[in-house]
Amino acid sequence: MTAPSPILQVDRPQRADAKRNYDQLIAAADAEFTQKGATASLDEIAKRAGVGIGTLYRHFPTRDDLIARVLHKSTQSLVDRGRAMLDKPSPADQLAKWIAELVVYVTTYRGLTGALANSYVADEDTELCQGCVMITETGEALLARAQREREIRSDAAIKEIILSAHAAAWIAEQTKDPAAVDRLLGILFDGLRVVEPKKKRAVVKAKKPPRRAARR
Amino acid sequence: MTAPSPILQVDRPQRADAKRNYDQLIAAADAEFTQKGATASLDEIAKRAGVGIGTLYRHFPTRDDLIARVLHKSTQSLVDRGRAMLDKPSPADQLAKWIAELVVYVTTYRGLTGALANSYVADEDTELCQGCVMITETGEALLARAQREREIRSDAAIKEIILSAHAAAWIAEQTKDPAAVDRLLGILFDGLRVVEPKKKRAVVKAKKPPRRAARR
DNA sequence: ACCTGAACACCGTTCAAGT
DNA sequence: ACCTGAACACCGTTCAAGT
Repeated sequence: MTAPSPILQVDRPQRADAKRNYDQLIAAADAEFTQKGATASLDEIAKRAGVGIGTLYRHFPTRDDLIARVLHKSTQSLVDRGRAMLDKPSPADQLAKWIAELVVYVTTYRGLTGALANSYVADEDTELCQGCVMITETGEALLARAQREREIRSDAAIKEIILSAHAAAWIAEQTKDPAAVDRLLGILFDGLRVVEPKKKRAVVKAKKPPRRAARR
Repeated sequence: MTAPSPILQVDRPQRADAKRNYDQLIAAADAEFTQKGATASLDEIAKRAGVGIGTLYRHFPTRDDLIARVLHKSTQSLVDRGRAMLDKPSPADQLAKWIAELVVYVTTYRGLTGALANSYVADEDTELCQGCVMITETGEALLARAQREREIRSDAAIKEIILSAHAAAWIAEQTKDPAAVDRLLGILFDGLRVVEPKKKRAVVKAKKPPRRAARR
């Protein structure tokens, strides 16, 4: 399942001046997003890039497109690191660690969580969605392994976990309290981990015995 | 701790026409928020109320003020119901039930979670903050009781729990999936409940007898 | 006291005109 | 092919002028 890495296709413009504008727009957007957050003025971005506003719209029809391209490398990196974790021991810890990295990712710019969570569910054919799909698949692989090893509750779904991470990041943003993320993720994973190898929290008849249970 | 009920003071205008405008603005805002969400155009609200935009600003200097007044009854009701729950059995269940009602409250209008979570942390002297403080105190009382009865982890903080509820509501909004709230709150409370009365989940050398729980 | 709405500043988006 | 920026539509906020 560990496919070759660069999957996100980016079709760049051909003409030299167009390509230059394109690159400058991305650089300007990155700077502007960093300063003003993900809702920074597009006009300002165009100005900073030394380009007409129409050119911005030509290259990036929607704000999400621009965000997606600016995040492109980070997205790829996050996915790659997640895949690498599939080979490391302690599946549940790896998942938790990757989720923590996901939180850093969605916190790159202020207000980014909103844009990402929106596109996460939009299911349209946007650039941003493409990234979300890859991230979801990576998380799914990590989760499935942790569930196979009986470390994470079998009824947990990757979508919920990822959205919870978004939520934790969103809260940290709103409250300006960076430590909130850790506390919230801590609670989340306390809820997700399998506590007892045999007994479940509710009355559940024991089916197959777990093959290699971490004896507390 | 169960204080007499109406605490939120609302100073209404005196003159007859002013009072009429005030009431019409609230009614218009309620309608408009319901239709367009909490970021509805203030201009539109003034128009619907048959009032100049300046009048709206006179009565409600900020959008949050308007929101607070529109929510006023619901806020009071939520607080009252929470206080009533203090006398009912099963503290943890009562807390969970109240949190579920909190989620309904913060979902009254689309986009409301953002406004509320912001003011939740703003700590300014706005109307909206006043409501948040009351809600926080109510939740605190419910949580303290559940902790006293050893039903909820002693290291849980009301702020995190309430913000998690906000987050769950926010996610349900973003994903347009109402069922997400229940699943997320389910995970949250699984993480919050005390699993074992004596033994804790992690390996912790018993220094003092376990009055306070260790994290992780 | 209170209301009105024109005026200002800002933003997103489109599109005719240019090279 | 691609770029430009004026033009349009919209929104929030203020304030001089009115009653």
